[in-house]
Amino acid sequence: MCPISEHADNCLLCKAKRPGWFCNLSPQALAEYDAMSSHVMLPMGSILFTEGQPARSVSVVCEGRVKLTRSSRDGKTLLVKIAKPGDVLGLSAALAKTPYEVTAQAIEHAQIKTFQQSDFLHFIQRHVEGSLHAAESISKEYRSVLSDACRLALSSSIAGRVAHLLLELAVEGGTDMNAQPEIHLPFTHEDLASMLGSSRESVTRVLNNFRRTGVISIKGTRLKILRKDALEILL
Amino acid sequence: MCPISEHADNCLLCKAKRPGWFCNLSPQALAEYDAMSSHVMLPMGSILFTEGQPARSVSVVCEGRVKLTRSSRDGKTLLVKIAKPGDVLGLSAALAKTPYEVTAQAIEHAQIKTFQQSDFLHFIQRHVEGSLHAAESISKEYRSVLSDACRLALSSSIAGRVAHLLLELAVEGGTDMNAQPEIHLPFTHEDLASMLGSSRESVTRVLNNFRRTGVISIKGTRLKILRKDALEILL
DNA sequence: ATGCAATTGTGATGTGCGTCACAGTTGCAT
DNA sequence: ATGCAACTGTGACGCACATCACAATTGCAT
Repeated sequence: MCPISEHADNCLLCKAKRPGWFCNLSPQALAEYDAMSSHVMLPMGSILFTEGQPARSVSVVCEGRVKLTRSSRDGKTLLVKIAKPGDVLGLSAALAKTPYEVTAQAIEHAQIKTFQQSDFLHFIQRHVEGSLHAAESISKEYRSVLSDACRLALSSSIAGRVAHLLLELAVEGGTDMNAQPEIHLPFTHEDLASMLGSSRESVTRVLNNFRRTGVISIKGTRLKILRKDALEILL
Repeated sequence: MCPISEHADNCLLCKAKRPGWFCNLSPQALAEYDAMSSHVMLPMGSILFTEGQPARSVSVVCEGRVKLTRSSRDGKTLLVKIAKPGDVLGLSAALAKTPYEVTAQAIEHAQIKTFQQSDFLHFIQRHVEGSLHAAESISKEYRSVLSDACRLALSSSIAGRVAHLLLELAVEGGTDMNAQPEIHLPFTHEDLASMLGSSRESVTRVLNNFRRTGVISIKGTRLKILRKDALEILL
């Protein structure tokens, strides 16, 4: 049973540990919501949608991670976000009634719950709670992308951008920022470079520099920030 | 009289030529909306709010332009957007219930319509049309900032970024893209540099280069794109 | 006109980092 | 074990651009 409202325990949103998304609806709205959704499996590597495509669906990630990217003509790619369970895909396209603005690719075996865009829009037109959730969601996306833009524009040095990103990931990760936060970094240097608008080699060098100077430590996919202050002065 | 719904002609939103924002509401909702708003004059240069401040209001620009910026510790500034009549300020802060994420400063004598944040939130909780409008608005902001981020991350050369920005401004300006679009450019090179994460001198050089090679022409604040193709290959 | 501030133009200089090239490493599949 | 692919590490090199310094132009106030 979902801890928030009283619907059955087959709600993948609740299993997804981020029940905020349309789970605390009135039972009646919830029933409607469940009825119009369909459940889709995405094998690893499969592409859910591509930037520029007309948007026809809205989806919620239930399991696995989905990479959102945007590419330029000459093959460079910006990694916009790694969507995790509870994140919504295709929302801004639906609300602004425009084509998808990013490409979504499952980087793990993933499960999603999807809605026909028209059904979704119709739903939020009839349930304020729904449209408020939607508005709140993209607000957060907006802020996150704005931070990205600032990182790209304002930290001139690559070291600064890496520092900024690490601190942001640490806050987001929710570990205690006053101690030495530990981050789960499921990214290759290539990925990081793609988030930072930089090159793989530069990221490698900066990270090693940080490690050698005792600012961070890395064990496999766990990264620990040893000297937060050192990162902060680089911003 | 507002051409869209039947409220009195003192609606500054309608005068603001962007009546989409909460003007096509039911007459009853509209009355409520008008009642809770207050009208504020902003002298040129005055600051409406500052990044990091707790957000207490939502405003709609009626006249004049408002500069939205975000700064880094060392004094660099990213120009996020120039808000024009019809644009909304403080919306994402209200919806995400977070502090203001940018600083808003009137760069001309401006008039705005403002709401207490709590009033505004209460209003959209009771009127779906309102929350849908809100959702649509930040969706557009989101897409715009995403484009900015891409420009910053993907176009390695400054020339590429300038080209990208000019084309974007041209599309936004709504002139015929098949001919030679003319853009109103009310920005100093300093402003442009601040949007592009670059330096004033570089912008000057690129712009002059474009001019000398017959790609653009500039007369005062009007810029005409003579060879769109030349700009496009720089992306 | 005349002065002053803001904006724009342009050279010279140094450097950060993108790019290329290749060498280690890791980890997964069989 | 063994091979292969993906990832990481590191040197060398060159150039685009930030920075500095100052000159020229514009525009606005009086």
